[in-house]
Amino acid sequence: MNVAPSSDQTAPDAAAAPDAPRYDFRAAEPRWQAAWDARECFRVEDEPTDGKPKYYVLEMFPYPSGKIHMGHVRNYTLGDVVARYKRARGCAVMHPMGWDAFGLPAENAARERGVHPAKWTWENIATMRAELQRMGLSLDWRREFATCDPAYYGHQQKLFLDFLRTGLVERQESWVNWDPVDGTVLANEQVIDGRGWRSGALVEKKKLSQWFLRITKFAPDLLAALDGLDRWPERVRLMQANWIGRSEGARLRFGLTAPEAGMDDVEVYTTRPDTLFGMSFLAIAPEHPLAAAVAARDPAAEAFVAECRRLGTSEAVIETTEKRGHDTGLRVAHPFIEGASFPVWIANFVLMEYGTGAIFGCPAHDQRDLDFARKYGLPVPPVVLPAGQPLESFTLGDKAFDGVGMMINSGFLDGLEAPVAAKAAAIAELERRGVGEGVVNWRLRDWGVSRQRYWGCPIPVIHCDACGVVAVPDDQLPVRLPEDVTFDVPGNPLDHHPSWKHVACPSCGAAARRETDTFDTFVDSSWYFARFCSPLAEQPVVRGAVDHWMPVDQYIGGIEHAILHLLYSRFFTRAMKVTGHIGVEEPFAGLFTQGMVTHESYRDAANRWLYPDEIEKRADGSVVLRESGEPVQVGRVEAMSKSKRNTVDPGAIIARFGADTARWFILSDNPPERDMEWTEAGVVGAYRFTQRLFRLIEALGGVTQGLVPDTFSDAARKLRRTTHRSIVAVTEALESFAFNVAVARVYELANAIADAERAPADEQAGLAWARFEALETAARLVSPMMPHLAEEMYATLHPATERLVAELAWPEPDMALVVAESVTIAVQVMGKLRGTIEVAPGAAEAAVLTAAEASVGRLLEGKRIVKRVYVPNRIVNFVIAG
RNA sequence: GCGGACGUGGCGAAACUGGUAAACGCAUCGGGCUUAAAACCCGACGCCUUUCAAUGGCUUGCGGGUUCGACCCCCGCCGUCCGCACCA
Repeated sequence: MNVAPSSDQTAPDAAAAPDAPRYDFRAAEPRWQAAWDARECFRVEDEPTDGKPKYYVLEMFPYPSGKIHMGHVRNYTLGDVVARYKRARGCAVMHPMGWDAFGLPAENAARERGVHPAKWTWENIATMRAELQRMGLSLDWRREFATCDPAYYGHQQKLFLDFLRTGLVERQESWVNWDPVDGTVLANEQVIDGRGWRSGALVEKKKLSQWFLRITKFAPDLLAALDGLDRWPERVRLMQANWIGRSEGARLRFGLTAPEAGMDDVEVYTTRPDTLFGMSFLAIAPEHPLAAAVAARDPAAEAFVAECRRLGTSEAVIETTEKRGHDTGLRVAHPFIEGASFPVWIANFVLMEYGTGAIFGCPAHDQRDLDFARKYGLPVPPVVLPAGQPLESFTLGDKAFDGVGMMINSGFLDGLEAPVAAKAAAIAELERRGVGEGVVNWRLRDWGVSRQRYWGCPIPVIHCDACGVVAVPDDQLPVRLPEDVTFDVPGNPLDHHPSWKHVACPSCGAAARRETDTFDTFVDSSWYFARFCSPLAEQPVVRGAVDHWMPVDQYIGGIEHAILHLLYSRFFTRAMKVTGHIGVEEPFAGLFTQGMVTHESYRDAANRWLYPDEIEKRADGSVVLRESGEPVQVGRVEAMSKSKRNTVDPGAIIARFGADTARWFILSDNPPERDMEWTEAGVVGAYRFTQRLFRLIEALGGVTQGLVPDTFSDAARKLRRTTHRSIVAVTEALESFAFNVAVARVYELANAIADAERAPADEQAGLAWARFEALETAARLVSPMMPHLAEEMYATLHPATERLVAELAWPEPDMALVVAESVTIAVQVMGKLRGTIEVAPGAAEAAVLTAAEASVGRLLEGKRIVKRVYVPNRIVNFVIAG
C-alpha cells in the first residue's frame, strides 16, 4: 500500500528533483494514446488491398453492466498482446470492440430503480468505453457497435427471416419456469430453491409455444468438424462433443397390458438394449403424455406430477434432487420374455427432453436406476457378469456395474460380451420382431430463442388469425422496440404496450398482432464477429468483407462460454452459409479460454463482507479495518463477485498505477488459461518494474546509438547474447500464449542490463552500445504488453525519431549471437545426478563420455559399466553393475 | 447426478519431444545508501540431517507401475474448481 505512487511524484518540486527521474504514466499514457489515434495505427479497411496477411483478433465483447471488471482487463489485455504482436509481425490486424447490450440486468435495473433499460445501457456503454480507452488497447474504434442499436438488430431480424424461409426455424412447444405471482418466465438463475427470486412464489413448469432454431439439423456436422478445430483447447472440443452427445442405441415400444387414454404402448430410447433382460420397471417423465393421462384420473399421480413441476427446468437441479417416483399401476409387457410384465412409474429424474421421455429401468447396470430401485424395493436382476469374475461371488451392493462383461440370465443373449456384441444382437432381435430398431440419438436439442422480455431484439413476425404466422416484410425492418414502456406491472412490457403489437397483417391487411417475444441474447452474440467486418453496411454482412476477414484467427474469452455461445456461433455461421451470407462454416479458427480473476475475501466480526478498500494489512501480518482498526477475518481466495465484495475496480487501479502496470501484472503472474489471484503486492511489484525499466534507460545518460563498435568486452558480448536470446525466448513465449514466461524473460533481460551497468572499467569496450541495443530491444519486446512505456522508452532512446513502436516491425534475433559458447551436461550414475561437465556444443560423443566418466570416477571404481546413455548436449547416464 | 479441468518451495510459477526440478517474480532475512524512513542498490532463500560443510539424503497431492532416467506416460485413490440449455 505504502509504496503506491505517492502524490509527491507529480508534485512540481519532486519532478524537479534531479535524483528522482520517474516515468510519469499520468502524462505519458494519454499522450501516446493520442499519438496512436492521430496516426490511425489500428485502422483497417473492410476490404483491404494492401496485400498484407490478414489477422482477426477478437475478444468476447462485454455486456455493459456498469463498469469494467478485472475479467475484462484480463481478457482485453490478452487480446491486445496478440493484436500488437501480430501487427509487428507484418499482419493487417483487425481488432474491433462492441457491446453485447441486450439482457436481463437492464430490465432488472428498470424494475428496481425505475431507469429505462436503454438509458441505463447507453450510459454504461459510455462509462465502459472510456475505461477501455484508458487501457490503451489497439482497437479500431470505428467498428464499434451495440447490439441494442436497431442498426444492428434490424440486420439480425433479416437473418432470422432468411433462416425462416430456409427451413431453419420452427415453432415448438417447450417448458419454462413460470412465476405465478410475477406472471413472468424465470431464468434458471432466478429460481432459488424452487422459488422465484423476487416474488418468493413456488415456481412451476409451464408449456409455451416458442421459436426454435434448428441446430439439431447440424448436429452431425457440428460434431465431426470439431476434429478440424486444431487451435481450440482440447477440453472445449470434448465438452462440445459431450454436449452434442451422439449415442447409438435402440428405440423400442413396450406394449401396455391395458390401454390408457387411447395409448397402447410406451416408446423408450436406450443405449443399453443388451440389458433388457435385467429390466425391473419402466419410468416416464412427469411431462410425458401418459403421465398426464394417469394424473387426470388419479389424484395421487396428479399431486406427484405437480410436485415435479415445481422442480423447474434446470437439469442440474433435476439430476441432483433425490430420486422419487409414483407407481401408476399400469404395466408393460417385456418384448423378449413371454408373459412377463413390469410396472410403469412416473419418475422425477427422467427427462422429457432426452430420447423419448421414457426409460426402462435396469438397476443392476445403471446407477440412477439402482438408486431408484433400492428406494422403492424393486428387484435388481443382474444380467452382465464382470469380466473375470466367477458367477458365485458376484453380488450387487450400492454400485451398479456398467463395465465390460458376459451376458447371463438373458436368454438368447447369454454368453455374449456386453455391451458391444450383446447390444448388436439385441437390436437385431428387436428389429426382427418389429418392436424396435437401432437408432442414433443426439443429446443436443433445438435452440429455443423466444424470450418473454422487453430488452431484446424483437422477433420480426406477425400473427394473423387468417394467415397464421407472417414474416415482417424486409422493407419494414427493423422492427423497433417501442421506447414508451412501463415496468410497474409484472410480465412482458411489450405485451402490455397499448399500441405496439397491434398491426395490420402484411399479407391480408386484417387486424393482426406482432410477436411480443424477443430473441435470446445468445442470438445477438452468434454473428457479431461477422458484422464487425463491415459494421456500417446496409445489409447484415458484405461478402467481400466477411470473405476477407473471416474466420476469426484468434478468439479469446472465458471458459464459461465453452459450450453454449461457441456452439451457437458455430451453428449460426453454418446457417448463414446456407442462406448465402458467408462462405465459411467455422467462425473461430483459434480459441483461447482464459481463467478467472480471483481475490481474497474479507469479513468483519459480524460476518459481513468487506471491500478490499476497507481493510488494511499491517506490517506485523495482521489484517484490520482501516477506519476502526478492528480485526478482519481473511477468507478464501475466490472468483471476484459483487456479493462477496472481493472486487477490485480496474478504473481505480489504472488511475493509481497506470494502464501498463495493470496490464503487466495481469500477464505476469500465471499462465492465462489458469485462474489468477489479484493482489496488491503484485500490482505494486509491476509498478516498480515500470519505473525500473525507465531508470535503466536514464542510467545510459543520453547515449545515442553510434556505429557498431569494432570490439566488445566479455561483459558486452554476454549482454548481447542475453539480448538476442531474449528476442528468441519472448517471441516463442508470445507465440504459445505463455505471457507469464515472456514477462520472466524480460525480467532476465533487465537484470542483465543492470549487471552490465556495474561492469568494471576494463570491460567497457562496446558496452554502452550493447546496453543501448539491449534497452531498445527491451522496449520493443515489452511493447505488446506495456505499449505506453515502450513508446516512452523508445522516444527517450531516439529523441529525434518520428516513429512509433506501434509501427515498428518485431525485432529479429542475430542467431550467431544466440548460440551457446558451451553447454553443461548432467552426468548421472544409475539415473541420479552425480556431477556436471562443460563441453563445446556438439562435442564428439567419445570425448564427452570420457570427460563424464572422469568426472564421476570415484563412483565407478570397482564397478562394471553395463550401459552408457548419451543424449547430446543434455545428459550422460552410466548404468553399472557389481 | 452427468460432463470437463486442475494439484510443483511460505506464495504465484518455470521446466523443449521422457533427460540437471524450482528459471522469473512476490514475501522474508542480511548488508549498502540515509540524520531517519521510504524508494533504490547488493546478497541469501525447497525440505531434512549436521558444530560447520557437501561431492549427503529427501522432494512435483497420495499409492502403485513402465523406463537407464518420470512433474511429464499407464492404473487406482484424495482434494479443489467450472458447465448443465432463460445469466452473460
